[in-house]
Amino acid sequence: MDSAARARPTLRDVAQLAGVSPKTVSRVVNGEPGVSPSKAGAVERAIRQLEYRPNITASSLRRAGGRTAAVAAVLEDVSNPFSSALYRALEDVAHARDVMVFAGSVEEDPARERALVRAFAMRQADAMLIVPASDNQAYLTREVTTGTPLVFVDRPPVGLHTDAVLVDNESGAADAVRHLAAHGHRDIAFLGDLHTIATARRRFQGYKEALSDHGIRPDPAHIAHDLHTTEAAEAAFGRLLDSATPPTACFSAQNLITIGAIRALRARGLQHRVAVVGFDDFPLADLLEPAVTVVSQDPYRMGRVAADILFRRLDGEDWEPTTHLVETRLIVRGSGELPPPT
Amino acid sequence: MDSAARARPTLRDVAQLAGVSPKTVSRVVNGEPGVSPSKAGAVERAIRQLEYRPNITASSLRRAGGRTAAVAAVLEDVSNPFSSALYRALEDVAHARDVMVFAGSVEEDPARERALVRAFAMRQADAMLIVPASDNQAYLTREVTTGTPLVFVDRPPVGLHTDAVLVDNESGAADAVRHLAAHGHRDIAFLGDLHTIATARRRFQGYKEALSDHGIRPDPAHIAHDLHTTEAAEAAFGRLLDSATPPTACFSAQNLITIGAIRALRARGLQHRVAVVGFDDFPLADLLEPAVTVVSQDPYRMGRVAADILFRRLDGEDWEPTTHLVETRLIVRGSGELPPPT
DNA sequence: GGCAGCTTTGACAACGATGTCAAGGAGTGT
DNA sequence: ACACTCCTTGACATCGTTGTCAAAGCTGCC
Repeated sequence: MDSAARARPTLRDVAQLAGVSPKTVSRVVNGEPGVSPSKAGAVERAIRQLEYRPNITASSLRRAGGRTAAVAAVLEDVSNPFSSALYRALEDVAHARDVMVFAGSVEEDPARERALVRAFAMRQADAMLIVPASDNQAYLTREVTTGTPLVFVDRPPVGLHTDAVLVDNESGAADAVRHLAAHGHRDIAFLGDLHTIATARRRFQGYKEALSDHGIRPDPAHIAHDLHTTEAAEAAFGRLLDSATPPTACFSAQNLITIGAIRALRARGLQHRVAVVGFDDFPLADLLEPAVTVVSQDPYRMGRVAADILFRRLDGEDWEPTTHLVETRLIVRGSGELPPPT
Repeated sequence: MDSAARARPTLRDVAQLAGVSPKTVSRVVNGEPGVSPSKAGAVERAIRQLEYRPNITASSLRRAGGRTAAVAAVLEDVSNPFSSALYRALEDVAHARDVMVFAGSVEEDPARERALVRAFAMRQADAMLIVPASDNQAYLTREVTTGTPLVFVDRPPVGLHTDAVLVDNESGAADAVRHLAAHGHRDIAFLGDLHTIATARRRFQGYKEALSDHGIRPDPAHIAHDLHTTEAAEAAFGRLLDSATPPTACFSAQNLITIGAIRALRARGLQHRVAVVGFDDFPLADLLEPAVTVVSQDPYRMGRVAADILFRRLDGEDWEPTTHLVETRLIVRGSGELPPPT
């Protein structure tokens, strides 16, 4: 074991080597004025010689406000494209200000949401971007009153008054379903995510609304909720397709679900017969055959908007917490325009 | 402005409310023995009442070794599937130990690699997982000597002796190209990533090696390097396809490049005529038509292996730094088995 | 009652850095 | 030579927490 390694040099070590006081080193490191060129030079040499790196966690302890120059992202699953686009957007904005980003995956587990938030708070994250999974965020009241900026993304906070960046799920879903209806479909299946997720419920609302606009009564046999993985969606939609009265079209309310639906169609050779519109775009949707028509929500843009809010709050701007809606957009590619069988 | 908010409660506040000394609170918080039940009860009540959360950065300052219970990931691009699978694997292992993860995207920029490493070091990350972009990591010598575990993933460190988790790029690439040759192709194009990337060079080596095994001389006109985006790959492969003597097959050495190649084929209606094998799997590769044959590298597994190494080192285990090779696997799906035109 | 031996408790310094403030020196104007 | 300013510089306390150590309190036993 040579892990009895020598310790990282501290500001004191630099001071000693340069023959000045610690405070003078601090001044040089932080670019404060009022250090003679000769001492500044000596300090800089010592810093280079020792490869000194300031300890930010220590300095943030003392600094006003205790800023740590790190923000946190509480995401659904770092490895899914929606979350990672959010992350990337936050990182891009943070990077421009030399701020680091912590992240963690919640996976629809309310307990994990709280654990992550707690862990980030204990690490003095300056701000948090949160995609919540629990049904109540009142436990974050303390963060709000201590002035830690919070921005909720994709799903609104409950029991808390903060900024949020959302998508109009209801109208986006309704657009999708109206599009199918406009192409002559009346038997439109609904494949939805966990009903514990607020956005999933809103999308279902939009679905019902659009059907009712077209005077269609939803068929309970063609509605499947609580699909949270591609596999679950594939199995569920497969059952609908194999039933005596299969739907002629399908609105799938989330991208993994859409992929599951497409797999079910492929497995039956029905991909050119049954129309599909998905909520949420996904990579390569345009390369499938037929290419997949989707309602897109641009997670990168949502992340940018959220990150901007976050940093404006960190800069001290203040305003009444607001909900920002990011537009959805129907992207017509083929799968949503297949006509019903005559 | 109500951001003159009251400050987060500290251990002192808890002590005062509970009528004990700070040290006693510290003992309760850390589950140290030797606190009378009555005082412990009072402290716990005070903690709940104030919603006290310990400040980890402060405690790690004092604690032996200065562990911060946070590790860092220096990735290529958080939002690409390869990186985010690595991230997710690290997060899964870290989560089990209540360790948080910082991450940042390097984007093949050596300066950014150094900036990120520096930033993470300044934040006292306990360990780092690194996908390097620069051609020399000697600047990390200090971290190694101070005992910060480092694990390199996907690309080996240069100028540094540390653990690494790599893929046998050369043999993986050779497998891909041999597969094409075995299906009768002799005109096999190579589409490669930035030649500054070590893995890209190795894959090119594998390509040449496999060709020479089959007695084929590489045709310089059918080799394109330095493609780093889907768009660049699409344009470059398009030019090859439009030339007087187009290749009959293509080995694309990275997943974004593969997608670019497929787009180029699609745009020309050649996707069922020209064979493609890609390095690195990607989501939906099996749903395209033809489905895409790839050499897969399982980034999640690589991340797991790297994370295990990282935490075993953090636990104090010691061994001579080792390079772990994770197997590649040829996944036959269709695009790689198209025969050359007769 | 007195003393050893245990447990419980808190005073104090320290981690690495910075805010505050006053001391010391150089320069200016009279 | 003096009073005054301005610029450098470092001593010291402090951020929130924990390691060290000794004091205080209790028990049991002679």
